[in-house]
Parts: sequence; structure tokens; C-alpha cells
Amino acid sequence: MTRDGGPGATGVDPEQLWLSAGQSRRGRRPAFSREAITAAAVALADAEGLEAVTMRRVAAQVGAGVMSLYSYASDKETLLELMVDHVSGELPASVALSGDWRADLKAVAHDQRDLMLRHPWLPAALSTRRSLGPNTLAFLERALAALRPTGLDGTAKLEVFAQLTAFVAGHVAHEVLQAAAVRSPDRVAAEARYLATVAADGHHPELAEALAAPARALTPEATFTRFLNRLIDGLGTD
Amino acid sequence: MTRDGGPGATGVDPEQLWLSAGQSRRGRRPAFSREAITAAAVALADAEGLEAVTMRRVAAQVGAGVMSLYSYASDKETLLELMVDHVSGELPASVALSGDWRADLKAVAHDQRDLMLRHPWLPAALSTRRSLGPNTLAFLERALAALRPTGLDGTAKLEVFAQLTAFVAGHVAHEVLQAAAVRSPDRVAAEARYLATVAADGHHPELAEALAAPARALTPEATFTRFLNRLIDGLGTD
DNA sequence: TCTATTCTCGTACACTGTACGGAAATAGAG
DNA sequence: CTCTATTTCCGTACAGTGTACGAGAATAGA
Repeated sequence: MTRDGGPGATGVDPEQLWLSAGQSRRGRRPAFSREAITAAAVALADAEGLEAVTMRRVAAQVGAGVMSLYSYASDKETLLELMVDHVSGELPASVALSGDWRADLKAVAHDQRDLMLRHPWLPAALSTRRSLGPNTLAFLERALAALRPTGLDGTAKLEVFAQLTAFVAGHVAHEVLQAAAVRSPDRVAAEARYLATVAADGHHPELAEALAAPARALTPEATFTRFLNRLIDGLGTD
Repeated sequence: MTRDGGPGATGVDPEQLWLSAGQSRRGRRPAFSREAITAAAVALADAEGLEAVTMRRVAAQVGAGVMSLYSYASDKETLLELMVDHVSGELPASVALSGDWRADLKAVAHDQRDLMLRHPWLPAALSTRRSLGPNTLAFLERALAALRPTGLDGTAKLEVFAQLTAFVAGHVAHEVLQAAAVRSPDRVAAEARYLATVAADGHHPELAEALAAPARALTPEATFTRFLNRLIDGLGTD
């Protein structure tokens, strides 16, 4: 059951998740690892989408019984949080900062976008959850460092980071949706027919004109960069 | 099973959904209506989140047998799409435009945000789906009209609208998450303790400083407006 | 060797979306 | 009117979900 930001969504206790005691010498030796299980779940999500990540399929992937997973993640929600932090480990946590905070912040955003394109389920996962795991925090640390020259106070810096992440996630979610749609030409054709019908009804003149106008094919990358630049260049001008 | 933007996500055929033939005189007379069913689903999502929207609960709410719903929406995915367009009907589709396209566009974004705050499940629902229903298209029509003075070509206008929507959805998703977290003080305390622990480990100096800095309490509304203004004021400057 | 601890995982249960098919209701044809 | 085609209603059933429970296996220290 996927969480969705509705009332009652509380998340997982970060203390218990990320600060759990280290290895215990007593008892049966673990046959698997949190790392391996998380990686399997991520691979599944990458290949077939978030909905393919079921406890049974993850267990099968890893060669474990289903209930064994619960020794490593007390919850499916916890597993999802682990997945988010796991892929965040791909983000470059330490990169030389240029001192030009706008440029540095743009680099941060591009890194985030690249990550989300590699893991298209990430925007959806983030829209309901926010990780406070070590990898996420390491990346946050870098972003805060990039923002140091702005002289913003702590709250403002955290806010900028949150907004930036939300912006990137929103953009990539749309980009991914677009890309998925394009991969099924029947759908595209059906949608085009439908929109043409709507445009022809006379009640949508602007839409009709917009659809009629020639489409300069702009890469998603270029679109992203333009909007990102607009957002960031505007920062600190008030 | 919620869709999630992973590979294979194709969506629903808009022709079949929105252009289905009108009333058919033959056969048993419908006891319910698409409208009522959709409204019940929306009410459920508003009150308890998207995960509470199950076919059984919607049917119960409406006084129908579960399988009767499938006469009105061939799919749960279809029902979700209906929900999105349903609430989009709350958006003011026709409002006098000022001619100042930046101001008009900001108004559009504020309308979207208000809608999403009223229906906190909407950002998550949109991150995986995009509606082409009549209400959505009516609002799009207004946004395109607002963009007319820019002289942008059709593709660019559509892109701006998509980006703006993504931006708003991203912001509100974060805002809602924050608000939900605040409603459970134990979680907030646990998180604060956890972050303090991390900040004290010496590896997160920027985070430590950011957390130590005093928090100017800024309303979410103000934060949204600031970032929105930055984004929109930057448009058309290149 | 005994015991406490830890991990493994088969079984079971409540819940999900929905395929199937029979019963009920209606409109038009004869 | 009857007959038939069509549509809606919905009980039942089934495969699939997350996970509670608890019995067994493995290990470390006493």
C-alpha cells in the first residue's frame, strides 16, 4: 500500500532507521544484507516501475523467503525509504565548489535530474516521502555549502534546497511521463486525434492555435536548463 | 495498484474516456452516475488520502455494489483520471485577464496551488498521470490565453504551462508533507533529535550551522509566492 | 552442553483490483 | 401484449498484496 501524502501520513522514525545499533555478535548470522535487498528492490523499480516492487518479488530476486526481508526492513515503507537513500548514494557528495553559488546550485540541480532520469520512479517516491538517510544528508551538506556565499540564514538555505528538489522532481516526473507516452505510438496517435477533436469544437481557440503552431523540437535537457536558469538567476534579487 | 511512471505506464485512452457516446436509450436505466461516484472517491481521498480510495469503499460510500462501479469507470486508473478532472472543475476557467501576462500567470499558479491544498492527494496523482478531461482543458485554455501576449509559439506555451504545473505540484507536495509531519509532534521531536545527532558527528558542519541559525517563521504562502515570482519574472528575459 | 539471542521462512489472514456470469430492468420490434 | 436486444447491477471467486505469528535453525557466550 503506497503512501500518498494524505492525512495520517507520518513516515518512519529516522532515529530507529538510521541510528540502529551496529552488529550484534549473538544469534544466527544474517544470510543477506540490507544493502543487497535494497539494491534488488532498486533494480526491480528501475526495470519495471515502483509497482513491481513487492515484498515477494524482492525476496525472490535476492533468494530469500518473503518474511526474511522483515529482519532488514521492518516495513515496506522503510524499504522504500532505504531505496531512496540508496540511489542518493550515486549523487556526487563532494565536488569542488566554484564559489559562484549560482553555478554550483545549477550543478546540484543537474545532478539531481540525472539521478532521477536514471531512476524514473524517484520523483513519485519523493512526492510522498523525504529521506534523511546518510547519502541524502551528504548531498544536502554539499548543497548547503554551495549556498554559503549567499549569506542566507539556515532556514532559508534549507528552503531553497527543498524548493529546488521539488522543482527538479516535478520537471522530471513530467519528462518521464512524456517519454513513456512516446514509447507507445498508438497512444500518441489516439491522444493527437482526441486533442484535434477538442480543438475543432470551437470552444478551445487557444489550444487549437497552440496545436497548429509548428513545434520547434527542443530537447528536454534544454528545456530543463532554461527553466532552471530562470529560477536560480532570480534568486537573491529581492 | 497505483501507477508510478515506470516503464510500461501508458495511461488511459482519452478518446474512449472523454468522447464516449452520450446516453443510450436501450437497456436498464443507470442507478448511479459517473459524477456521484467520482465525487465520492474525491471525498474519500480528501478525508483519508489516496490510499483510502478502494473500489469497495467508494462503492459503499455511494451505496452500490462493488462491481457496479465498473459500468461507470472501466478501471481504477480511469476512476483516478476522473477524480483529477473532477477537482479541476473547481479551477476558475474564465477570469478576466489583465493583459499583464506575468500577473495573469501568477494568478493561474495560485489557483493551482489553492486547488492542490484543498486536495492534498492531487500532486501525487498528477506525478504519474495527466488529465486531458474537459475541466483540465478549460483551465489550460485560460493559461494559454494568459500567455498570448508573450508571442511564444504553441509548443513553448504548452511547455511553460507544463513546467508551471510541475513546479506548483512539487511545491505543494513538499508543503503538504511538512504540514502532515507537524501534525504529529512525536515525529517532529524524533526527527529533531536525529538531526541534532547527525549534526553533532562533525561530518555535517553546514547542516549543523543551518540548524543552529534562527528560523524566521515564513508562511508557506510567502515562500511559494517568492519562488513563483522568481520563476515567472525570469521568463522571457532571454 | 546449555541457554539466550538472532535470523529464516511457511502458513495464514485481511485486503486489494477485477473477471465472470446470472439476474433484473428497460426500449424498441413484431 | 410478447419477444429480444441491450444495458446495468452485483454476488462470487481468484490471484495478488502487506505482514502477524510462531516454529525451527543457527550461532555466541556461559
